[in-house]
Amino acid sequence: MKFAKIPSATITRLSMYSRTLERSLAQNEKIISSERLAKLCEVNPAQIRKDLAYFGEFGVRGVGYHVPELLFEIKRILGLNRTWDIGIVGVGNLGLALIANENFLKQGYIFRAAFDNNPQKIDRKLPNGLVIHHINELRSHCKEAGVEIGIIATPGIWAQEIANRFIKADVHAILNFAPVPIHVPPDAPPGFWVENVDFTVRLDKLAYHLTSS
Amino acid sequence: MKFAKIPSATITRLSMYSRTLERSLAQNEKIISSERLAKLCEVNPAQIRKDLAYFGEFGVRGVGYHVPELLFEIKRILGLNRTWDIGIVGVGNLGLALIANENFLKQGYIFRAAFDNNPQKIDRKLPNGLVIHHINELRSHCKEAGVEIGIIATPGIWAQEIANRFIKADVHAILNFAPVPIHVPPDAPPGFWVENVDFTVRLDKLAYHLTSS
DNA sequence: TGGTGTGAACAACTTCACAGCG
DNA sequence: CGCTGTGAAGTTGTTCACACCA
Repeated sequence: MKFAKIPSATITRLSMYSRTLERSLAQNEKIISSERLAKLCEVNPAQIRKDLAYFGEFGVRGVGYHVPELLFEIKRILGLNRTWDIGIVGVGNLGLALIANENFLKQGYIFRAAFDNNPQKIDRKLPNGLVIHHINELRSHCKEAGVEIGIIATPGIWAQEIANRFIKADVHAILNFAPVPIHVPPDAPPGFWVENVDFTVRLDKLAYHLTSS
Repeated sequence: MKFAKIPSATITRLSMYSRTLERSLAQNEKIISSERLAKLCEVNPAQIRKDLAYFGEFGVRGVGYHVPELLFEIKRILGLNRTWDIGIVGVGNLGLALIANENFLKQGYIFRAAFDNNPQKIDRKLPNGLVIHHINELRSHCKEAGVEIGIIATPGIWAQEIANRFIKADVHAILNFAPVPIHVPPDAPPGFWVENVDFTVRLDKLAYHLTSS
């Protein structure tokens, strides 16, 4: 396929395909059709073929897709054929849960630095061996640890300030769990990216559907 | 405005507007224009006006929107002018973090029941006073506590089974944090709704953008 | 034969531009 | 006058339908 702008939703789906293919692989499925994968992911089969077509031709006509090969290609497309170094700010309940989340590690996301502003927590050692540092030392420790993706798990008030500090520390991507959207400052480097994860939005959607049906 | 199908994205944004308006209110802003609210939420002003137009006319031409009034209306639309009773399965790191999350409580989401399958955890009391029950007792305790929304914070393997049990317990909405999408079974009641929250997808998006830029 | 790859039709959502009104 | 409310235009994303090929 020719060059085209890739829909953001396509990337989201590729990530889902990858997770689903890992399960298929674990069950020793060798070949999968777009129809079967579509059913597992609850999307339209044509959608899957189109999503993949943005990046190449990975299937065999009349047969389907070779599972290990397709998984490999999708992970390569997403940049998951390597590990990623993560730094996190806010070692409260949520922060601890994220650090302990083994799915992240399985996908190659490795926590390399943790920060908080609570003096009681500074210098404490986490189960994974990481030592909590004060946010004032974010820049130096992030640079030293080669942090590439920053996670914000602080109260909303701090989120933007932490984001600015991550930017100064050469961190080019942020996953924000605070319930306040991060604004990308004008001086952010090109290619800087933020994903805002707001649980409350999802609960609100459920409340809406329960209310209006 | 006439009857029209309301985009799912509109509901997502209404939830964001609500959060933003709460902050404006806390800062004693009385009036807000679609332009200003748009800037705070990083959306197009016309988008805001259109989103609101699905539900009525809440502004004053030449002036803007009265903040407390608009907030009230949006919360009413979303069904947040009341409290919602929540049940959660999986009291691990993530589950505990969700239960302790004060944003939920602030929005009117109240945890009424907690379940796990780890015998060590059964009958233990949580900081908020809730006692952890075995998932075999999900149905009776959910009914007794009037649980309306179920949260799944278990490993992926259990997610679908738990969802099925929630359905049997008359729970009509599920927020699923397991990295496996919940399939809505054919025998689910009409109006049943699922939201799948998958952190890994969001990290994968960041990895993709860092890789291809 | 059967499932992929893809142009074309379709559907959904967003933005524009301006009428309408306080 | 200024900002909302909204039809129309524009843009983006999804699904169809079938050519193509192992």
